[in-house]
Amino acid sequence: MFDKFINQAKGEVDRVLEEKGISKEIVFEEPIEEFGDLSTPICFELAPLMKKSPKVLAEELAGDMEAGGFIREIKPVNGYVNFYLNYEKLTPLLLEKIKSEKDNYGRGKGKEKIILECTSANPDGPLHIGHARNGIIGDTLARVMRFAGYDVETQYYVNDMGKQLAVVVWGLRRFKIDSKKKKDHAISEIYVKATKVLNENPEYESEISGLMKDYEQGTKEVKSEFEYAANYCLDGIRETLERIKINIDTYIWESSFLRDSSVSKALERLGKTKYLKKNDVLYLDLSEFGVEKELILTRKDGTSLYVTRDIAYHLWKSSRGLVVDIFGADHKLVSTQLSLALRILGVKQPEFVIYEFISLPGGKMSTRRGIFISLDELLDESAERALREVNKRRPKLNESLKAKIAESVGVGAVRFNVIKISPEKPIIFRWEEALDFERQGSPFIQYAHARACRILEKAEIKDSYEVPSLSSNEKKLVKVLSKFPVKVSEAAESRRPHIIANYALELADSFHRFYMFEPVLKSDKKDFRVHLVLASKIVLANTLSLLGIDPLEEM
RNA sequence: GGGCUCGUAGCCUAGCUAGGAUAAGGCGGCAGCCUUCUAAGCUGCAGACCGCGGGUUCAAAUCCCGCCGGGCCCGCCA
Repeated sequence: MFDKFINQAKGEVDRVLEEKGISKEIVFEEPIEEFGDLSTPICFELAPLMKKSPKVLAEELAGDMEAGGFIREIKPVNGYVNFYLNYEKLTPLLLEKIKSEKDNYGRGKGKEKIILECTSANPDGPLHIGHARNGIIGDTLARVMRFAGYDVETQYYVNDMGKQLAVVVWGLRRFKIDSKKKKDHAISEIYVKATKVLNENPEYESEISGLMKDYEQGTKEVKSEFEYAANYCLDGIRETLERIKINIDTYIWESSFLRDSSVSKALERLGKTKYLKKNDVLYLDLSEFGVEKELILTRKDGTSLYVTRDIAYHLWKSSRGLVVDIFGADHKLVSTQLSLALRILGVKQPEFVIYEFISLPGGKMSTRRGIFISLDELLDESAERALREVNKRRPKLNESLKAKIAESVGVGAVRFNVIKISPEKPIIFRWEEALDFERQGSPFIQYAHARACRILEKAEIKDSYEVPSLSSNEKKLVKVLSKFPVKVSEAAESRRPHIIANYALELADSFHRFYMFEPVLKSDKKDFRVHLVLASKIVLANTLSLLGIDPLEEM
């Protein structure tokens, strides 16, 4: 309902300006508390045009405006026009809306189909914390967009045609796999061992390229070896994804685009444009679009390259919906080239969410050299740490409930610590930070939800209640609750899921403060406050589910 | 060498796309709050010339230019 308040304020400014024959885009901001709930600095911009000081102008404009609807009051202060929310009016409507819509509060509908590619880690080892950033951003965005009304399908692109998998296959022929290990970790072990032998004996390199060629041609035995290796690894990866609640709708194998001849069809289509050129190889000349680096599409022997297959994959995706790709920063150039290739073919271009790398204090991670922190380790450590906290705080709880809480808190903390940081920010991973359940982290939000649940357990929810005049803590909470739908569409439209993480903190913060200062059960405003708690619980749960974090009932 | 990106208190982050009022939080530090709905909570104090220099503007953390520092990309690899 906050959006309605904004629209009413906008309408009022528009109306008054129109009377003066002015039409302008109005920008609002949320000021600090003493200046109301919404504010516009429009008069600073108009002042030179109208030849009046902003202060006088603000007074004039505010004088012509009328409060009403969700606007209680309009006040000019130092050139700003400030709007005050009518809490008496908004509060009961909002609480009823949330109570009746429940987990649909804030939901949008009727938006387009989205094909969202994320995670897509090579099947040569377990997911490490860098892949986790990709998957968590992708999964959270998928949840947010789905809630905002998009029809989202998430896809994991399996790179089965890379050299890495060939090395694994080669390694599997030489070394015995450790069947006691988690499958993706066992594959990683083979990969690291094989890489080492190959580095020491360069003469084996030809065997690798031989394997790759055989797989590309689809030689039966080799094909099943590759598929076995990739699936073996993916089994392990899937287990981890399930644990951290990253949902993949479809797994798409890179080789399938070669086998069904989409790759050659894509090359054919590109051949009909003026951009496809040939010397020893086929390549795209994108200099017209400001990309000087030509994009090479085939080897001298005519076989396709990774990008060629990726173009075919994107053509297929584009035919099914709007494409959104979650890519690491190293893919920036490729993503531009890919996008241009699609543009040349007259296909709707994909959108990219680019995130910076997570590195270790000592430098980059490397699956090949076995230098990485796996997501499994991180989740284990996090859950273990959470269990220690539960034991400390709730020693008498039964063990299975303790374990359940610890797992939810541990997974939630990992997801939250990643998603709360804007994707363009590089991260240096440090154990102390990753495992520190900071005050304003996911336990903080889960705890707010748990607190709300415990109050509701003990309270009777009456059908009717009187809305009293609100304290500032209550107002703040009501306002934050009313902003949830605005934040959802903001996060979905800008494809920036970390907006929801920030909102979650703001909401939990408002709730904890309310909890501290406004007793519910022993208050003469009890009936109202119980409803406020109910609404808070619903919105907290909705927010947590967008973040992929369990809304715990107790902890 | 060319291109992209990040730089906000001792440490970590929000705000930057659409420039506006005292730069908002957390960690760490100091001082407090549990016979009252779970203290994974709350309150107070100290701590920032928003990397540096210029420009545009009535107004710049935010836009533009230059510089410095970190990261990434520029394969007939994936």
